[in-house]
Amino acid sequence: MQFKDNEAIYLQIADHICDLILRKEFSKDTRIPSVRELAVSLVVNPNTIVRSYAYLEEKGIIYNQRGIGYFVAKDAIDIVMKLKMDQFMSSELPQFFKKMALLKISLKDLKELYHKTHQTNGKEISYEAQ
Amino acid sequence: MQFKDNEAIYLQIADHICDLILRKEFSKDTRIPSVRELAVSLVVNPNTIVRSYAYLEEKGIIYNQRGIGYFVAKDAIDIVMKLKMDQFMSSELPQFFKKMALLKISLKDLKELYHKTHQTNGKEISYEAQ
Amino acid sequence: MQFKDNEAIYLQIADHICDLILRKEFSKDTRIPSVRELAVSLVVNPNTIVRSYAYLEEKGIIYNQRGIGYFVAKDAIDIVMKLKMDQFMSSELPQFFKKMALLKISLKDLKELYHKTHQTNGKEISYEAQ
Amino acid sequence: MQFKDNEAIYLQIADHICDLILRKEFSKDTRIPSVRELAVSLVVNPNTIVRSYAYLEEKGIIYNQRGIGYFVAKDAIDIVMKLKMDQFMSSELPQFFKKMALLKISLKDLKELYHKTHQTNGKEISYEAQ
DNA sequence: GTGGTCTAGACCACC
DNA sequence: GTGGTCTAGACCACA
Repeated sequence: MQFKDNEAIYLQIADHICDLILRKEFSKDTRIPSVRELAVSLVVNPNTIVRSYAYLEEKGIIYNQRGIGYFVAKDAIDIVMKLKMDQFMSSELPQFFKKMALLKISLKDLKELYHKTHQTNGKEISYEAQ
Repeated sequence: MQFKDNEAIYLQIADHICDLILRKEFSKDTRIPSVRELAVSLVVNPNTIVRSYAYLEEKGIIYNQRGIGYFVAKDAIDIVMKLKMDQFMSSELPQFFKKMALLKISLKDLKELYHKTHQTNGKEISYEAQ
Repeated sequence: MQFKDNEAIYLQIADHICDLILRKEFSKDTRIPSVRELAVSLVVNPNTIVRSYAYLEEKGIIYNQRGIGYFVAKDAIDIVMKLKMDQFMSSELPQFFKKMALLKISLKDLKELYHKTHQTNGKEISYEAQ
Repeated sequence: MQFKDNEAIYLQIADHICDLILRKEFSKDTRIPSVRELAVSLVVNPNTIVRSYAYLEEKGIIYNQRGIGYFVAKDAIDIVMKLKMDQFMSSELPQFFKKMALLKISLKDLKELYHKTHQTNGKEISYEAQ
């Protein structure tokens, strides 16, 4: 996994796990990889994983069974969707529209860009169809 | 001026100056406030302004006449637009589309949101018409 | 390390690191000293090192892994060479030729001076043969 | 006159006057422009000219007759030549050779560059023939 | 007056 | 431990 350096790694990892949950690669009550396993496979410091999991647990997306591991909460998908939707509507969308205005990009331009993106780059949105 | 916590103050100041340039409140070859003046008026340390100005100068948006002050470069608007456009096309737009897919927001939904925003919140985009 | 008075310390440090890279004392992906370490060993303020490193990172010569340190970029040598070559061809060389003309130094004179220098002072250019 | 921003303007002006002396456009005991005249014609602050003249006077290149103006010293040419030659031999030449080594530019390369420069850009060295 | 640089020391997020 | 940012205050060259 490649990390962007403008966002905290632990948040990128947490986000990635959310994605896997949304794509149903991790189902409810599934055990997710241990801190050590994931640290090894992602080549990051175990503390970083600890932080990711703590973040996800605090949001109620995963829960911990002591001595056993972390598991996907039963309403994980709903929580993740709600979190993302809230952030999108309250922050990302207005910022995006503001930026469009600044760059004088019309809704029509956006529509074209959208179609262009979804023709050439089918892989990125493949999980939409799953 | 209010500063957000999640972005460096010197970048927020630089960005704000870019906005003023785009809105033509600062024209080319206009002298912008001196480091000390702006530091006082924004209630930040002069060094923070120095950093903002160094950043803008490095991008070619402003230039320095020694002992006199900083001035808006003649092609400042083009540079600012290019910088923002590049960032938008390479990063913000793909991320936005990805998020749309994740949240199952269609282009049609987006269109509705767009129109809703631009009815209720005309002030925010008023400078578009200038 | 001794610093000249007529050039900013942070630039002298940056330049010195470039030299070390060119001489392959720092190879690609090598971790360079931490800000604090180098500040102690060069007896300068850590902020000064921060500036040197920010400068080098901005040029793409080094990159940062958060919480770990700075590393030499994989094409650092090319970038350093390009930067120095550009400056040489566009500025230093013309100035030098102009000065030669002014002092009425011919190409033949220069050749003699060159040979004289490279006999008596072999140490300075020893890394040329490496 | 265009000023480079990497060198103090007063030094650039002083240097320019030295050039004029070397080209014999200012002969010995000629009165050079008054501080005010030159400040107006170069569009700089009069204080800057004062500094240039002070610098030249301190070097013995010009002298002042109170209430009348500044005049070119009788051995101005010798002094200018000596100053420039000293600086060239002790500092610029070694630095230049060092840079050549660093950039792996041979004497042969230099020769070619020299000829190329002196074919295409005859104006710059025109005063050599005067 | 202008900006450029440096020091000293602090706080923060992150690994 | 790492770097990133900010403040406070100082000194300097320059216009």
